[in-house]
Amino acid sequence: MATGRNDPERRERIITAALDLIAEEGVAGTSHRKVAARAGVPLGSMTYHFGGMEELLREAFTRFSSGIVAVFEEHLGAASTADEARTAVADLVHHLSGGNQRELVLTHELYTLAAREPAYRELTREWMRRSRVALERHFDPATARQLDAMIEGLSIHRALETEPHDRALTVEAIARITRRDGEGS
Amino acid sequence: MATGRNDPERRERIITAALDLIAEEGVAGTSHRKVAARAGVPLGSMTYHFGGMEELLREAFTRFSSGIVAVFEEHLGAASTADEARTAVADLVHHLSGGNQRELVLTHELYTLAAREPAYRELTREWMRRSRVALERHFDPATARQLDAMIEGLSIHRALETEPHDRALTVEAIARITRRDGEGS
DNA sequence: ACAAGGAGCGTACGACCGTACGCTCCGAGT
DNA sequence: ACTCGGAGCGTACGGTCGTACGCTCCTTGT
Repeated sequence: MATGRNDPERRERIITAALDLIAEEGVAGTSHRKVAARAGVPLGSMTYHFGGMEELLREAFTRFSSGIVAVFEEHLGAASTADEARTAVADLVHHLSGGNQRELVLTHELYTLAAREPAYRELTREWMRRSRVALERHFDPATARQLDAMIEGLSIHRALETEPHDRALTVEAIARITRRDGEGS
Repeated sequence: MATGRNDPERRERIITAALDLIAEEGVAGTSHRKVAARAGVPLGSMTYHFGGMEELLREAFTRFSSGIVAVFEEHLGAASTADEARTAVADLVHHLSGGNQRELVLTHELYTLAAREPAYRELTREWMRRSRVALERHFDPATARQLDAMIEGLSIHRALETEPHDRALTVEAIARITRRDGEGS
């Protein structure tokens, strides 16, 4: 009944290394060996700590999506009025679509997996669910849903554009989605 | 100077097979051998017709994105008023996020590649550019840009949701983005 | 002090990969 | 009729992959 010595640290390091590698080379280019090398652990550790490649990927993306959602909730949680929430949303869009290659790439990798495999779709659903809950603190459910989609679309398009649209356009789109009928600009 | 006998057919079949395979198993699970088997061509054909895996992928996604944009332009081209355009956009969103697993998966695979490699980003940029041009026949540039992003977000979220939102929500989001200040519902 | 058992790893195996390369054989030029 | 060049393919090579499995050595209980 020996208890493992440095279990948690090892596992965490492996997951971090996996995410870094996926961000750089994609799920397609990720292998046990490369992850092990990057994490500085022996190859044997891979199959010891994780049931297989799939389990490693699932854990890695679980941690990734949790982290993203946490940032989202944190930003939105700090807002106490609808207007502050709108500003927070704009910040989020520009944060996600900024120079930050890593998060962008990982998000797409996750969506790609989710599009094909139900196990990963569960992750994205939880992500969306929590985003919407956070938005519903400031907006009605239908608006929250539309705004969540708008955030997604703006982030993706902005990240892929040659010359990213400026903040004014983001702010205007958010305003249009969230303003009530009859409110002028 | 023998002229090739059945060149074009072969190449096309290979590209089609590659797209089908990518849709099913992902770029990660795609190999020359599997594509060849599915296309019913010998393995040697792969390196003969294409300079390598990368060239095959690039051609496959070029054809895919062209096809998607064509559908987009066609739907929108048929609209002659802004209201018809709004309806066409709603149709598009529900078409893209419908049961159609194939297009959804391929789109995400392409975005994933685009997020990492400039060569593929060129494809998505051209896609976005043409979409916006099509939208600008009915809306001003800023609105077109926002609407394009909205379409993206709505399609993605709708496809990933457990119970996809109904058409009313899509229509409302489109209305909010495209209505002018002061227009009530 | 000693036994023992499990945490953790080194290594080897079989499968699959991309690609290079030499052969075949058909069509055209004479 | 005969040559010949290139389109097109079969095959084999070197490399990488995931994973199973047996060994080591530390920790704990006595």
